[in-house]
Amino acid sequence: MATIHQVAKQAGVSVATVSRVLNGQDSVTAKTRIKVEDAIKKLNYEPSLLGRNLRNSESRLLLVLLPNISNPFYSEIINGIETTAIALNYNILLCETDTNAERENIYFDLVRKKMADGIISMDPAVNIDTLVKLAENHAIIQCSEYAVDSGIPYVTIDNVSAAYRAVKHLIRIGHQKIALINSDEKYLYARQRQLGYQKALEENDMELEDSLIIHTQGLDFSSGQQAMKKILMQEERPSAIFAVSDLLAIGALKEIHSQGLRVPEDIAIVGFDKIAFSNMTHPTLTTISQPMYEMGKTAAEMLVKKIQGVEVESIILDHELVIRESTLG
Amino acid sequence: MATIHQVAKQAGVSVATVSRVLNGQDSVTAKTRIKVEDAIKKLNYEPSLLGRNLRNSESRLLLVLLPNISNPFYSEIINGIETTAIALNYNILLCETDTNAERENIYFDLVRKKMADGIISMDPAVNIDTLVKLAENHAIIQCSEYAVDSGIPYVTIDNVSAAYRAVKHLIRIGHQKIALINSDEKYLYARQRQLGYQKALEENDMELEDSLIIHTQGLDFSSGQQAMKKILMQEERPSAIFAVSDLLAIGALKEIHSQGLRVPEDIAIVGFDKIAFSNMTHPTLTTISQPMYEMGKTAAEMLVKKIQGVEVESIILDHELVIRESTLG
DNA sequence: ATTTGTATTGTAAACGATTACAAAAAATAA
DNA sequence: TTATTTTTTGTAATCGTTTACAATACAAAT
Repeated sequence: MATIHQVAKQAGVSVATVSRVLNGQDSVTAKTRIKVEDAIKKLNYEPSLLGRNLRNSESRLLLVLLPNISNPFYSEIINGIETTAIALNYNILLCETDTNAERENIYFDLVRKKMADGIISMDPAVNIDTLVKLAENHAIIQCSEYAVDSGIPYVTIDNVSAAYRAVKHLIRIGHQKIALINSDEKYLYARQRQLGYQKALEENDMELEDSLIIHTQGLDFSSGQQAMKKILMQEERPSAIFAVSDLLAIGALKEIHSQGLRVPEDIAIVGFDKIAFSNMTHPTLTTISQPMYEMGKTAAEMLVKKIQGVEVESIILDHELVIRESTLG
Repeated sequence: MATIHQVAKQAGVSVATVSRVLNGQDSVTAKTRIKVEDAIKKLNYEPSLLGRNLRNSESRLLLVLLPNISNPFYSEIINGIETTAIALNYNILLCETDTNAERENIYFDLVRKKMADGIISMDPAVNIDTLVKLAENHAIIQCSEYAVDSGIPYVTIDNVSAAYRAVKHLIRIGHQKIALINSDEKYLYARQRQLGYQKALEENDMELEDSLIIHTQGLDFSSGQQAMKKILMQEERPSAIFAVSDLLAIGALKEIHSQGLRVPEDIAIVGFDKIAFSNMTHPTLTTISQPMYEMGKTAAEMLVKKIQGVEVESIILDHELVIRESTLG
């Protein structure tokens, strides 16, 4: 492995000149540039990022914090982050916390120890106090899930109005008894989406029944399935379900089918996120579409700006209601 | 941000001593150790990995190459890799190539430029020549998909016998006309699984019909859906489908339902991979289970060994046939 | 030919850690 | 006490870059 010194020697110039060629500075004569380039080729030289990064005091790595990589909701966001990062000459360090504080701390340490230049946090279960403290000295952006008063910029959608629209849609097509499958209320998005649900009901003079609101532990299929089981054990079953994530909705769908009921004839369902699967279920799932790629892209752009010392403002992106088979007729 | 020099000054010792404390060397007196630890605390010092990594000529980052993060098949493998990596004090750089050579090269550059200490390649579409050349100077392990004669160690399952078992199962429950939804034959696993399919048919004196073998472009739902559409357009339809991935199988399932047919009564289906979603379809999917977590774990362990200069042998792990509703009765 | 100004190149000091080796301090032996 | 050994600490080089500043080369002007 050649170093810049060997290249300099080979080319008969100084290391400074080699560095200049490497960084495309224009103060180098064509003749010397060629000498250097020849030497580089001859020695098969690759500049070490370890040396460069130390000198520049940067890692050009962005840390992306998320609870779980297997939740497809994040896939497209990550795609947006990664594509944008690469375009800006950064790379991303994808970090699954698994809602595990110890793991989270290992990743935070990477930032404290300069191995990452900033953080995009998408983990609803993140330790917000630690995050805020970290934000004093490091660039941080919240994506999708956020803490309002943390002072840390975020990019997200309006969860209240998104949920409102979803439930409104169910009401419009005639449903009078609508259940909510929500996740844990300790998460902001859960509270916000429940607010939207309540708002829609109240606006239409429908009664808010506690028994129609189920809170799940996790965000996976089986949580949705269990929630639906609980709902179906009640004497008078609802005619529609609003689940705060597609994964939960698909689990619910599974349980409905298992009990021999039909969707949407017996029970209609609306999900949230528009993950790829939601179009592969039978019936296909009505859902709220978040601009995931754009969220990722925006978050990455904001973070890089922040790293460069530019102040950034939080951004709220648009969402969309996608009507499909699970709420037909 | 304090440096090791400031800590040394604050503690009234030399940087060497601070470094010794940092690295837990035992040649430091309790008294000085405490002085140093106090200084560290007082200055809120965090050692810079940029400095350390340059000095140690390592990044302690493992590059994980995969075609697409949204394919859930990889989720559990990644989990295995990451958990193992962290235990060994490494972190992972998750890199989606999107089957894009340019992207791939950006990631390879990270290794060439010392920003990653090794590669776990899971990308079937990887440029194998480049990979082999890179393997001359860098630690590389292939996971799941591999090139036999590349000389690069791999960890995988026996795809031929796995496919054989899947098809054998269909034959045993009485199917005489079994279609294969395969991906592109340029991939080794595709050829291997097709081999297993053929072996099972031949062993049971069943005719190999070209029209029953469909090759798809991609590995997503819609590829499976389109493949199934082609199959159902034929005059005499098969009574069972073997798809080389659950995603394809689920797409096929979707199309079968769309045409008003039932699974498994009209057509039975077997998938491959046992992704989480395969248990959420209606009916649930019979599939081949790969030991994904263990594959990831093994690959990470092999890679770290390789980085440390230890020679490693390729490993073939066990698979399992998981019989569920889609091949019942 | 000399001066002046500009364009190009080189020297050497960073960046922040680790570590071989030397030096000092402490412990043991004589 | 002094000599010897062992333990603890310090000095300074090193990892591989970038870049301020100094030095040189070259061109234009006198």
